[in-house]
Amino acid sequence: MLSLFDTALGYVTELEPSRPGKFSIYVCGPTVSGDPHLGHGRFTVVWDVLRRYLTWRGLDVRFVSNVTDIEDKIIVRAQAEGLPPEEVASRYEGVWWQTMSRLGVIRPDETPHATGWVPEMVDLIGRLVDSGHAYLAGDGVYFAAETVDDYGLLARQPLDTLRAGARLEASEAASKRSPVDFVLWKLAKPGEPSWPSPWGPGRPGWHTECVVMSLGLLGEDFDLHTGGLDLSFPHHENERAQAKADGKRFTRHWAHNGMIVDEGGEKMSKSVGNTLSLLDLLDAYDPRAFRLQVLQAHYRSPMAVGAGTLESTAGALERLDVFAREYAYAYTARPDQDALAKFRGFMDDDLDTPKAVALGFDLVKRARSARADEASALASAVFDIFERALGLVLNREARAVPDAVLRRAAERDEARARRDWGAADAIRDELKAQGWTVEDGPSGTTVR
RNA sequence: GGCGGCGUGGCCGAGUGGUUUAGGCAAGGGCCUGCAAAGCCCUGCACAGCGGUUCGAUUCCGCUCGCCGCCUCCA
Repeated sequence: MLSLFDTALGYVTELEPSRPGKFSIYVCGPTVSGDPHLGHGRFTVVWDVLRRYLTWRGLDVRFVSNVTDIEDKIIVRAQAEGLPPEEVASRYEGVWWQTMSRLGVIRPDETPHATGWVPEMVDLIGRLVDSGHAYLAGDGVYFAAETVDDYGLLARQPLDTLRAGARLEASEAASKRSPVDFVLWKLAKPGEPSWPSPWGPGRPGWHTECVVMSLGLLGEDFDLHTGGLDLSFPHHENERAQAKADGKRFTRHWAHNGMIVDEGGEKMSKSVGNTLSLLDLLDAYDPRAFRLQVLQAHYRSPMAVGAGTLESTAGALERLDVFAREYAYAYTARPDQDALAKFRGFMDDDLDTPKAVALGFDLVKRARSARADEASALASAVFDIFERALGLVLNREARAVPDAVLRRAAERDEARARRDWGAADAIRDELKAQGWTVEDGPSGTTVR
């Protein structure tokens, strides 16, 4: 079975599913208050790869990822644009799924929305208040972090040092009993969207939705909860605290992906304002190059993305595409089993996609110089690994070539038959200027 | 201040106590080609610095320097 670095444990551990043959994953999804940035692109691809790989390995995977469609940033944007918050949320959710589809990220089995689970959240908050884990203060209901004995587990810091380091928003300072406490229910100010609750109309705090939705859809003791590393604290810590205070067995394992950093090595974050739009990047490069780039870095490492790195990755992708076209016939052949076993070994060891990709390139090279039967087994393994397990779909078919171009190619063949190299080269230059790569093969001129 | 991570050849980016190399991109040489393209073969005395452990360290330990993350919204 697959091993992953478990953030709660601090080391790589084997993931034993709670139910044999099945695997349940909850991924913290986006707040739909703007266009997706590179960090969103990475986390979705990373966990999409995990999902695909586990499925490829024969597990029945249930994959849930939420959409936070009510949150302060959405309200701010809605007010700025003079629109209802739900309109802003639905607009950016549309952009989100469109982007995911360009990235080749499979849609989750379930995509719960925070606004669809408010009554359940109110119930949970009520139980936490009743049991003394939460309290009503001036502007909302707060969770008392001190009431959970191992609070700080995911932060990997004891509670008192978290308390010492905590900074407070001025508005919260008056309400919180302790700086580490966090809001469960925000009472609505005039003009803000709200839902009814025993404490007055308001909206849920961010940390509650994932508790209710993950347990509600996957049940207690689900297998894996993931997200970006920056969510481990406070978001996941706070989710865990609530579940624990509510007497629930929460996720069995936690895993987090590394951050995207800019060219200076600094994390892209909203407050710094150095996030890059994923949409711009996908417009400028083949979206598969981004996926390949994500695969070539280990999921827990910080990853730098820039024009230079994507240019280079696009070149590597081209190499794979050329191979895929030449060996398309092998797509349905029986894949080389040794290669797949090796692949499985890399992936099972903390999702080592960089090694898996290196193996893929190695198989390409080996297939090219192997005997025909071996070559198709190796090529088939390449397809199996990249396409079916890692979700990097190769272009097995050449792009459509217009008749006019084909005609010129035929004329070039005639010229070459006449050994009229001047004319042949002129045609090649002409087609090249139109963006075609001209190659001479056994069957004459080909263009791509 | 507390907790943690990283520093690899022109670039991106894996990995390991010692026989032979990650991989990709770029570069150089060769084969193939009418010339190319694609492909194949070959080429880079890389592991921040200083000590220590060891028969032997890039890999383990310590220190120094540098960079970064979390403790605050964030994927």
